[in-house]
Amino acid sequence: MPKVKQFDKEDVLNKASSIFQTKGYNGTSIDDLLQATGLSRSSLYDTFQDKHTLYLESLNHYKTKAAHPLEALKAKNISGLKKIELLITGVISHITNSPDTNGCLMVNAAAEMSKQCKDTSNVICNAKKDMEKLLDEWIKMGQEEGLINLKQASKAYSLFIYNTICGLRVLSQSGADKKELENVAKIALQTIK
Amino acid sequence: MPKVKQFDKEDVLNKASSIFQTKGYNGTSIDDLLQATGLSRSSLYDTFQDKHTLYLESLNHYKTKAAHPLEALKAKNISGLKKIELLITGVISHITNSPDTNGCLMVNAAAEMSKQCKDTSNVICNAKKDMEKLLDEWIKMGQEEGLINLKQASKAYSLFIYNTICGLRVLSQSGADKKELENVAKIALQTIK
DNA sequence: AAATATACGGAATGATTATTCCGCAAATAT
DNA sequence: ATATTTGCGGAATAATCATTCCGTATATTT
Repeated sequence: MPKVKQFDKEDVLNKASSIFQTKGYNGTSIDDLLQATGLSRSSLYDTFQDKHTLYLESLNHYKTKAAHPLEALKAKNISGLKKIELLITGVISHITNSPDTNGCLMVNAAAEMSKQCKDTSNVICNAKKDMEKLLDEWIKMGQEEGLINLKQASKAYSLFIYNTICGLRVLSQSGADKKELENVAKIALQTIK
Repeated sequence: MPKVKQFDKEDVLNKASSIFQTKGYNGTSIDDLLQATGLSRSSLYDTFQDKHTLYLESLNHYKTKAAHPLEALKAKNISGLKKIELLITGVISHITNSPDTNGCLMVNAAAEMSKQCKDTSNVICNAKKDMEKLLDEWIKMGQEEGLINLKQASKAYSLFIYNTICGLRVLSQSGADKKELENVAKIALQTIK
């Protein structure tokens, strides 16, 4: 009976994530969101409740979307070390290929909102946990294959790699160029080899 | 002839930096600033022009203030490696000793404003350059002393350490506890030894 | 002590904010 | 074809925003 929605929710969330990433939560107005998504004011409120809810949905969507290439990496029949190398080079090329993009929504959300919004900090904490778990798998794999050293426990290395990636995001927002990012990545990888 | 200002500008900038750090630029209102600094509206505008100018002054003040312990470290008669170790443990204890504080103003500004405000990104870039320069000195020193390895050029290591520190800031905002931060720091330091 | 330059309290302004609501358009089900 | 359920354009609302301005209080200089 009803008229069907004339927009694709996933597409809207992609676009919403994108402005939130560029302008932050408090820097993004409803009008910004309407313009970027093409939605009408009514549709936005009917579909997403309010700005805060849309923000949380955007964060979760971003997290899910970011997980896709990780799933692809997971499925690939390569060493644990290679998976990590590809992950990091992927991060760097993502940063440098889209220079107008503003870092990583998750990192930006952590910086802007983690102490102000419990819901946001929960999403961020979960993203950290999930990523660490995945990295831990790959590092264990790499250690069993003899490609990653055993000087540190896999858990410690996974946190170290996660820290390096978070750093790369901030570093690029602080004016670092591709070569600099690659240098950092190289050293971090040398550390675990 | 004039009535003298009834507030200490440095004290005001300390308090302003603190709210900007907690709530971000766009999340901080003039009323927030008035309440936190105790200034009157007129005094704030007379002294600091407008919110944007006050923000930039707060960033610069924060940078200067953060430089003080670095100067102290610089003056200490200890190895380059030890200086770096103390710097990092200082960062970690600063993070964990003030749990209600929101990371680092410079990192937060990079995440929130770097792509939106040229003035802000300049301050951030300069902070990065200054820090790298200092780290480079200490690493060179450590390499000459034989306490830091020569596998990488000092410039590469200084960027790596800077990246690690930026990461620690984000990591703490993502829910990492002290032990986790210390683990990351330990691995980063192992890397350069 | 008087003159004056400045600090500052508080009201006023106008833009922008998020959100609600109304009414019409449109698509499906009978 | 008609009824009905929903989408959505746009006006309206009320709160909050940054900023300006005026008048009074006050401290210093002569």
